[in-house]
Amino acid sequence: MTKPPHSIIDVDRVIHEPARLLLLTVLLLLEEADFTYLLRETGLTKGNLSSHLSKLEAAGYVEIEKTYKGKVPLTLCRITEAGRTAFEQYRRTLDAFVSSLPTEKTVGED
Amino acid sequence: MTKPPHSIIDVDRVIHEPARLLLLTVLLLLEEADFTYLLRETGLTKGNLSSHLSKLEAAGYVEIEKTYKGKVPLTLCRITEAGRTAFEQYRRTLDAFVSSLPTEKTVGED
DNA sequence: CGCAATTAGTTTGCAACACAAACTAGTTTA
DNA sequence: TAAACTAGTTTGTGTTGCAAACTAATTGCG
Repeated sequence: MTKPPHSIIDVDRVIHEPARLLLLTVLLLLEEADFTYLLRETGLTKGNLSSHLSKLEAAGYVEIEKTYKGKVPLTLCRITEAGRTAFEQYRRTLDAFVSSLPTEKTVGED
Repeated sequence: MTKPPHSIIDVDRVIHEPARLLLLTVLLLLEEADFTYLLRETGLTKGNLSSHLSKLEAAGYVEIEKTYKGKVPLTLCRITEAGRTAFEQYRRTLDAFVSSLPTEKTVGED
């Protein structure tokens, strides 16, 4: 197993992508969210939201349920257990990496 | 300005790439390192190290000096002030993001 | 000497990716 | 019934990250 600074190399790229990182963070807090909500919440375009969700679904990190609200399509998204686990692993890697960094110099004070 | 979870979207992609993140971390600690050292230290292939260094150089985050050690080529790499600044900015964004995450549930305890 | 092997890197080829724009399907409004 | 809106997918394109191939010079070694 690689140690803190180096372990960053093997980080899960599906999660590391900023748009998906944000999506997973939102889903982690909400349990369930629909497409339109995620659209507003993340600021992604519809196209990008769609493809990032597909990617997360393909990885098994979210499940997507297509239903209707009345006559209007409603796409519901939920994080899966695998998604939760992968996210926690990612977070641990990131935490370890950040912790391994030299302490930041205070700006302007010497 | 975007707040913690969302600011991750605008993170500096040059730095966000794991291989470059590791490279910058090494250079931050060492001030100067040669190609062969970075090769061993990061575990990257020569081709990838070369192109990641070029990318960092193009961004103005490292300077690369090609010299000789006796008759053998020696490529020296140093992080620039811009690189240091960009890295600190990146670290702040990452710190804020990590801090904004809900606290991790302890595994196996209910 | 001559030639294989090593060192130090760069270039090339390619599949995957992120993003925006265009498109589709259906619904509501006028 | 046509225009406009909603909800989402597909397509097109430039960029990327990686590995493999290549270059150029130096160093064994018989």
